[in-house]
Amino acid sequence: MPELPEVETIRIGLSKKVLGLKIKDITVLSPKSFQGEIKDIQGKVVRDVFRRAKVLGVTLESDLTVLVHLKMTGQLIYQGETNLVGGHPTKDMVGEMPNRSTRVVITFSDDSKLFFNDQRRFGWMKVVRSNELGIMNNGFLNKLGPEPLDEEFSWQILKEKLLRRKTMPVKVAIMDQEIVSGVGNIYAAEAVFLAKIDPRKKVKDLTDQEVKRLHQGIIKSLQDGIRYGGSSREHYVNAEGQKGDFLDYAFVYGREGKECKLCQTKLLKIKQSGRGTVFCPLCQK
DNA sequence: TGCCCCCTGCAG
DNA sequence: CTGCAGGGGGCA
Repeated sequence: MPELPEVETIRIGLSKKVLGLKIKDITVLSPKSFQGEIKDIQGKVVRDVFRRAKVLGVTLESDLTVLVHLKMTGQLIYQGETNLVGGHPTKDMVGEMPNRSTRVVITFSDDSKLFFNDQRRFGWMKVVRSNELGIMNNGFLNKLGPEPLDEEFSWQILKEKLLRRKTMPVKVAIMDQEIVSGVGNIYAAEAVFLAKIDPRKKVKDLTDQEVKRLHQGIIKSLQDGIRYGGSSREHYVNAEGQKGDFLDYAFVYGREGKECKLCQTKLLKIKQSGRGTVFCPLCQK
């Protein structure tokens, strides 16, 4: 899925489009992808769009929130008059929608639409009461680790969280949403590269200096991800259907077999917890 | 803490 | 055909 930078980019884009719009109707094309009562949110006005970790929340009036998790292949694409040039989609937009991956369509009272596409159907939308957010999903939302781009996220907090995962390889550990939230496979690989740490190194073997570098690496990689509009390996597009450019600037992700941008050594790819990890055997110790 | 699984489609 | 893909829940 989209990781923190992609979800944040969607949040920013959606905020500019849907605040104040009233939901007219909802079409659920894949029951698995939508949990909740459609009629509960019909006629409700959108008040806010927020993000926690990789979860997006659309706050409606009357104490209702629509939570969205895009998992691996989810897309949230808004189409209204402002997205069209001369009545035709701009060149960056995905094709006609709904398409074969469209799972839910929300139509607003001005007839603009929000499409939830998700090829693999891992993602979901669910309607919850806003005042129950903290206790949803067995406490999923409040079990999440700190937001890495918040002021309060310090290297000491990262160290404290990491200590609970003694033998876990560092790159796997920072993808654990209870340690730090929002980091996924792309930015985890980039963060350990920036920190010059071998992704296989066990958490308990990290020095304070390494934790400090890791802390900075996480923040830097996520900020760059947002700056370049996210990573579009395959599916990710922003709320207007446009791809992100971060992978053009990535040091390691997707670059196995190519030269390290810093030392020209050939980058290696290994598997950790079932996920691919690319790293530089010379820069990362 | 590690493995299997959810599901779909693409590249090799 | 096999393996792989921005995630993470459930289970031993």
